[in-house]
Amino acid sequence: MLKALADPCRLQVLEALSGGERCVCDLTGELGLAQSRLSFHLRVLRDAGLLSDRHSGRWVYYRLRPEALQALQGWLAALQRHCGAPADPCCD
Amino acid sequence: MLKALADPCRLQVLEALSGGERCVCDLTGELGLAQSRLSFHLRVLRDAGLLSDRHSGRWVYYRLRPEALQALQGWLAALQRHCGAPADPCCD
DNA sequence: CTCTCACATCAACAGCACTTGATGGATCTT
DNA sequence: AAGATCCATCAAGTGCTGTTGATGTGAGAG
Repeated sequence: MLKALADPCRLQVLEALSGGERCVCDLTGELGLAQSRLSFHLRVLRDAGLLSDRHSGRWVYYRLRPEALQALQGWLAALQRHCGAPADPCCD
Repeated sequence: MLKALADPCRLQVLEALSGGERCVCDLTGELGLAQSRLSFHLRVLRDAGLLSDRHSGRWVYYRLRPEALQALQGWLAALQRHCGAPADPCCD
């Protein structure tokens, strides 16, 4: 999932979807990406659980999955919880 | 910064540091990584702003930077804020 | 049925990130 | 001063990831 986030192209997609659900042809136009390329990145994001898709006729709509984002937030919060503890003096 | 997070080896380092500050030789032992390899990943994490270091004698101590983690949390929260909006019907 | 459009997938190529082993710099010990 | 330890950096090799252009699939229009 973090690997899926680690790409500027995919970040653009997430930002675009942060405003709500969008169809692929819409994203293609807005982001100026080749169709094949966008499709590849959408798949990576979906496989990572960050996006869900909905088929309607011959169009496909994608949207963010808040559960995934919340899971990440929870993980980040846990990391911070005790990170201020001092180091045990090592190697003595 | 997200690129820095997208590596299993570096995640191990973050988890290890989530309990508090640690010195490099300590981490080397705990994670079972080659010294060169660990040093490389620590540098990536530090350059990304996720870690800060402190030199003491010939030892170096690393710790998490909560500001960086909080910034990420804020970004995730912003993404979720309006992501439930319905799609404009496109292409008609 | 046939054609077109929206999207997914494939194969080949290119580039970058990671690993490894060796070397360098700094500090401490004796 | 010499040796040892801790850590950073370098150069070379390797594998994974993203890009591109072509092809496949499924739905709608005529």
